[in-house]
Amino acid sequence: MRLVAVVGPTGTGKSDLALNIAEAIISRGGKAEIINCDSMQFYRGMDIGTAKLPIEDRRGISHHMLDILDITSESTAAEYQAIARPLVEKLQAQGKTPIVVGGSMLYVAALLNTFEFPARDEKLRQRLELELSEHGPHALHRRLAELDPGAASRIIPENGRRTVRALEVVLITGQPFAAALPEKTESWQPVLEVGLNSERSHLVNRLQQRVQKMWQLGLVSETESLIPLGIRTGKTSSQAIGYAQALGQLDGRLTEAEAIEETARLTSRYARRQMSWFKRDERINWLDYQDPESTSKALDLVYRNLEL
RNA sequence: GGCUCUGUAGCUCAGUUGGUAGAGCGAACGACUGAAAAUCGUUAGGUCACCGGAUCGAUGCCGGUCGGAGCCA
Repeated sequence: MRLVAVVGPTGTGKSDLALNIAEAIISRGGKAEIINCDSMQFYRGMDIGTAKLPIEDRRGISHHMLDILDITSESTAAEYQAIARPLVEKLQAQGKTPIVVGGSMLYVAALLNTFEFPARDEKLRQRLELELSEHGPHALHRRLAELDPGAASRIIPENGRRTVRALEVVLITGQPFAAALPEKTESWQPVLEVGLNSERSHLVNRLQQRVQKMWQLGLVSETESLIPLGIRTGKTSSQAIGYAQALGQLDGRLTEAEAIEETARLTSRYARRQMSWFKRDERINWLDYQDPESTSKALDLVYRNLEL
């Protein structure tokens, strides 16, 4: 096994643990590099709000998949998979251990699991989305039920987004769409997964403080500087938690206190969704970030499982 | 001090011409195959401010108490 992944909800110290793991591997004569798997850290210029590790804090370890997109480009899990997998293989061929770090659930799955994305058709998608906004999700869902009853039964009629994607796939491929996660996750290749988490109430508190700090560090002015670059229109980047609220503050729609409060709220809700996804990945070795032994436990797992 | 309005779920507020209540947000839980920091579902929360009265029956009507807002002096 020559692949490590550090996953879990935001704000649990994944980046730091990944660096510790990398250093531990190096101290044993191995080589290690880090691959980011946080969908918002792809964006150039989005640093404070994504808690991106500044270069001076990277301890000389190479980081990949950071700052690879302009704020106006769309990011997708399928593209990530297409880029990250060859990267993993390349590093491994060089005798390096890639350490994947991030909390973007679908992206982690796309990289680590046997996971094939069915085709996409931008024009068809646009037509379906138009239909969704005109007729609502139920009409589309009825159509899906005719074409692919199996998929329809697994997608709640209210969920327009997923119905659109299922219809898109069925119309392009003529094949039924699974519309459900596999019972058992199949690994793309053997991987040591380490998960970081703690009691929810503690994490919520911690996230609240982290958001506070982002404001102190200047998230609002960072956001302001991204306006001319198009943060308002970026399909993916404009959805980043914190940036949307900072824009609200800049527009006078929110007071600073409201912007901070809303950001903290959305962040902890996001953390919950991350957990509800990661929970089902039985490969994950969960550690409590409050446990002072957590780092040494993680290193222990590394020493026992990896070929160094 | 006088007049008017007001007190319903953690928050913002609907509502019941008298038959013990709802929505949005939040919370807890969950789903998830090319936007996933997305999209969506389920559930739990309420002696309807308090005390008394008339009524078969009050959150709703009457009286009072306490709290909030506004106007007048």
